[in-house]
Amino acid sequence: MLEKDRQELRRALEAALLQAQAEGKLPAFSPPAFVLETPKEKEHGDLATNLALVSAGPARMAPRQVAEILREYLEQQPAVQELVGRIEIAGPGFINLFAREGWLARLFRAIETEGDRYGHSRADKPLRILLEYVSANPVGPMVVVNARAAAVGDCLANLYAALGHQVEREYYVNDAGHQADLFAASLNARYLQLAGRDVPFPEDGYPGEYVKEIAAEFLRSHPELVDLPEQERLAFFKIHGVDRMVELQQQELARFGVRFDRWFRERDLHRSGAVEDTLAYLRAQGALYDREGAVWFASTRWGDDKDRVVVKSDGSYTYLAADIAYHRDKYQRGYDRVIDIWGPDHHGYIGRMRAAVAALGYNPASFEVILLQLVTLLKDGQPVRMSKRAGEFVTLDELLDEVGKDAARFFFLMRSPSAHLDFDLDLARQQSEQNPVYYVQYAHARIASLFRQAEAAGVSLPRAAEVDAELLTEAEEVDLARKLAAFPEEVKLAGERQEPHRLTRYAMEVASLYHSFYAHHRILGSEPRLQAARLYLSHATRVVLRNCLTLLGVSAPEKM
RNA sequence: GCGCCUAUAGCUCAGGGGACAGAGCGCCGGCCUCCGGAGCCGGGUGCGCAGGUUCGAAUCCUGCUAGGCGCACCA
Repeated sequence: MLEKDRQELRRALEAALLQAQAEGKLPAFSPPAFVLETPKEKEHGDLATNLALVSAGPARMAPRQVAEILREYLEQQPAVQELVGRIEIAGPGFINLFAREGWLARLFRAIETEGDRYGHSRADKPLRILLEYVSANPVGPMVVVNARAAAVGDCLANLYAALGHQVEREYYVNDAGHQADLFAASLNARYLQLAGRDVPFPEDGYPGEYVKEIAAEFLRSHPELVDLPEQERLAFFKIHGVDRMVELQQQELARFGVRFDRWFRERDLHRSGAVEDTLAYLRAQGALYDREGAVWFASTRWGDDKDRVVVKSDGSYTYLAADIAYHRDKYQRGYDRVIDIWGPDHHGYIGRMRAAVAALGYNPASFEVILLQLVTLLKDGQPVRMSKRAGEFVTLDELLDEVGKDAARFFFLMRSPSAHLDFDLDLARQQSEQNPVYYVQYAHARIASLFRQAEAAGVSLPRAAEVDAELLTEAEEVDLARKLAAFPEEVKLAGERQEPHRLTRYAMEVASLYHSFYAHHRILGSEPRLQAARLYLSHATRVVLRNCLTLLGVSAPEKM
């Protein structure tokens, strides 16, 4: 059943309930929440609803009796008469709808018309959404958990856009804090050491090899820094060293196919006075107070566990102070929803940030945090220790060298964001030929190959209107077509629930159904009208696979 | 101590209060005159424990057990 049919039938169900109540066949109660979905078993129809089940309680009637009454009124609905061939009541009281003949032809026409937009939809209320993710400190390369955040954030942004929202992708660069100072000091030490000076490496510095490499670059391009006073040289590295690191991070992410609309610099917040302004605003609202030489944000008034320091007793700002200013900046830009993807170690931070949003006068419900669980990387069956401070980690670049962009992205998106992810490097490398991503891509390449064959034989893809879709009656054909019809519903669910892993699973299901169809039925060389119909089914599969993979950020190859 | 997350097949994980609990991997066995065998077909074991709510619970509630994480004038 097509997605727009589902929407219409949903309204028809609501109308049927209201009419039954108006005519006294059902008692008055407010319409309950119900689902109208594509059932798992095709014996349960093309769409199934639990409306009678959930109405039974408030109606104080037996579910099947409610279902019978609803069926009577459903049959009078124009949408039902147009789209539904048969209504069954089954099990405890499900109402199962079977599509009328002709639905598949309409599906083909929809796919032809919508093309690479098939699966997309128009939100009832299009929102301006700001999605911030990755936002790793600019003190080292992208590591695996950043890669997961990049894959998830990118996919979610794609999903929001596909649902008709206006979405912007943003990366917050913490280039003004303590970590940036440490990075500058590390760079400074390496620079001087490379210049032949015997200077100690800072105790808390970043020991990675990449620091030496960047230091070497600066020694070549700016040899004169050796003669600068220490403070000036450190200031130089804090700006230009961090900038260089950001460039390298951008290159790494670009290789991963992830790009941002904006790289927001914390540095700019301080320069523009936004932090002071924000604190002044909060002060004017009575949200700040002084205690023991520090300035506190009374976040408990907005539900936080305890009040938080924003200006330390030494006069410097806490990280939170800048972050509040940052989020104020976001809201001033006019977004309807502000969504951050954070690591699980930041969950204690949500309360204070939401309190800040509220204290700033914005609706705290519009601020949303997706907590992305960590990745455990396994190598030789052992967890790989990943610590920037110890200088041991697996970078995004290394991961891409090992498993490639498509496999990495697909793997990161196979799990729910809230689920911990085990990523066995050896397994991913050794079993790459049996990776789900290859299985899906293979289905796409296979269809592309099919059409190359067809082309060579002088057979071209027919217009959807010329296809006799009713010829597709084999189980494998019908199962595949039903799955293709469910794509827009899947996209909607994945986006609304912020669960990109639904798409990877869906892609695997489509690929599996296509492979099965392909193995059981001859396409080229069958009776011409059947051949045309099967070619169109193949084409439709190709469109859905491509659109799905595009949302995931995975390529859909013509050949492998 | 307080709070959050998790517990489903040998392993890694899906499961929107519903109709017989699924997938991938691994394991075993079949299938290549023929559109790509990176494929197809078949094979089996499971909801941590105990209560409760409900017509109906893997799903919601309570308690317990076992893991993980967080509770900074760090970022």
